This record gives sequence, C-alpha cells and structure tokens, in this order.
Amino acid sequence: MPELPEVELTRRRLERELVGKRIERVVVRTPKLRFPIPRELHDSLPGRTVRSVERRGKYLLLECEAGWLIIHLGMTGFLRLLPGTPPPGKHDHLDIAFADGAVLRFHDPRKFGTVAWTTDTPATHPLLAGIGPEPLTTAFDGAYLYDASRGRRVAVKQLLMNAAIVAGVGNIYANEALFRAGIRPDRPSSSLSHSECGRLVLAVREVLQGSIDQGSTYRVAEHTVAYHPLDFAVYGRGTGDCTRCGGALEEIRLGNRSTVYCPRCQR
DNA sequence: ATTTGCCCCTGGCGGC
DNA sequence: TGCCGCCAGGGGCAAA
Repeated sequence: MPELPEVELTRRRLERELVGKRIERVVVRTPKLRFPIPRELHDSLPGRTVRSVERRGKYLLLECEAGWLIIHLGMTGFLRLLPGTPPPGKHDHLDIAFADGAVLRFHDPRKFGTVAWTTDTPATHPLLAGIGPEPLTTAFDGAYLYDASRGRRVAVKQLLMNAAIVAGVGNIYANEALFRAGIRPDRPSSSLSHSECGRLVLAVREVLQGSIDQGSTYRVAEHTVAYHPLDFAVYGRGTGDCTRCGGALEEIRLGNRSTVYCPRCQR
C-alpha cells in the first residue's frame, strides 16, 4: 500500500485513532515478517499509553511511553483499528488490543512489513539511522540534490528511490515526479544540472503533497494485494499516450523496477 | 564508495 | 477450468 503519501495518511489516521489509548494486550500470530516480531512487545506494551504517532520516510513510529513501536508496511501491509476483536483472517499477523476493547490489526499478505521496538530514540535505530532528508522539509532542496548526485552514475530514478538520498519516494512517485520535472528517468545522476535538480525537487514535493492532499492517488482494496490507480500521469500507462504531448509513452526497467516516461517531454 | 542483484512472500492476471 | 510464468507500492544485505 505505501509510499510516503500513503504512510503519512495512515499516520494521520492512527494519530486520531490511537493517541491516548492504553494498550492491554498484544497477540503475535506470525513469528517473522521481514524480521522476527520482537518478543518484548508482550512485556513492554501492555499498560502503556500511545502518546504520539510519527513518521520517518515510510516508517511509522508509535510512541508508547516505554519505547517506540516501529512499523513498516512493506508492499502490502495495512493497519486497521477494529471496534472489537473479530476472528483473525489469513495474513492478520499482529493485534494490539486496547483497554477500551478496540484492536489495531496488522494485515500483510506478502509479509514484507516490519515490526520493531526500541527503547531509545527511534532516529538511532539501525533501520532509520541512514535515512536521508524528508522530501517535504526544507532540508530537501535543489542544492542538496545537486550535491548528493555528484559523482554518481546511477540513473536519477534510482537515486530518487534511494532512501539514503531522500526518504519515502517509491516507484510510483519517482515515475510521476520525473515526468512532472521533464527529466528522463535513465539520466545518469551526475548529468543533472543545478536547475534540473531544483525542478526535480519541486516536482517530488508537488507530487507527494498533491497525493496527500487528495487522500492518495491510489486506493487499495482491503484484503487483497490489488490496487486501483486514480490519477497517474505515467505510472502503469506503459502502453498508452502521453497526457501532455499525445505521443507514445515508453516503458523500460531500471533496477528491475518498471519505469514509464515520455521520450519527447522528458529529456 | 557505489552499484548491482538477490531475496523475503503471496496473489492477481494474462496466456496457453 | 487449470496450470504456469510473470509481475507487483519495498528495502536490507551481500557481493562485485
């Protein structure tokens, strides 16, 4: 389900739903997703109240007094607050039950998600420590991207998708941002000019913020891995025509990820 | 230091 | 209808 906009929308929902709730019980049904689900959750979480819900890149951070619950939704993860405790279905890996009877349930068919726990500040956790600037903050600007792209021959799309360079940009929004900026996704990173870096940064921010503002540009049907695109300019349109110039879009693979661009509008 | 490719896992879809 | 291969929002990690 998630790139940055979807994780941010999940964060806002969880903030409304969970802050102030006291955890009563934890049920782990699957020992290991991407990594083992920490056993300490059983000892550390019950009795704690959720104080805040934050986000770093695509990681959700739930502040639970004694420490932080770190959750990554992977490709297909979904967090849902249920009013009670219905029988768990297939792929319902984790329940966090609250004192008021509600249950936060983690559903993830592909098991690429992550659940971790730290008693330290989450920024120092190994999974988060190396993540680059948040794209919606001023730390991510043209000068930063220009510097970060020097000496790198990797395709600019792969640079955008490198979390160490900038947090939270996945395959869909990398495609969309490069189209918006008019930059070919396979350009070597180091070939970008200062002004192209500025355009690209702006495009990334607009694409991400635009998706957040409209409640995500795609929808995920519950309990399936299928998703429904609503508003993509290029992603998933590999056989179609450019919405801007009408010419045929091209589809290539970069880093084994599907990449769609307009060879006329993107240079 | 960068870059490349693998791999974790399930399910949907198109083709035969 | 059934089986098979391919592809899918991610990203850590080992190896080149």
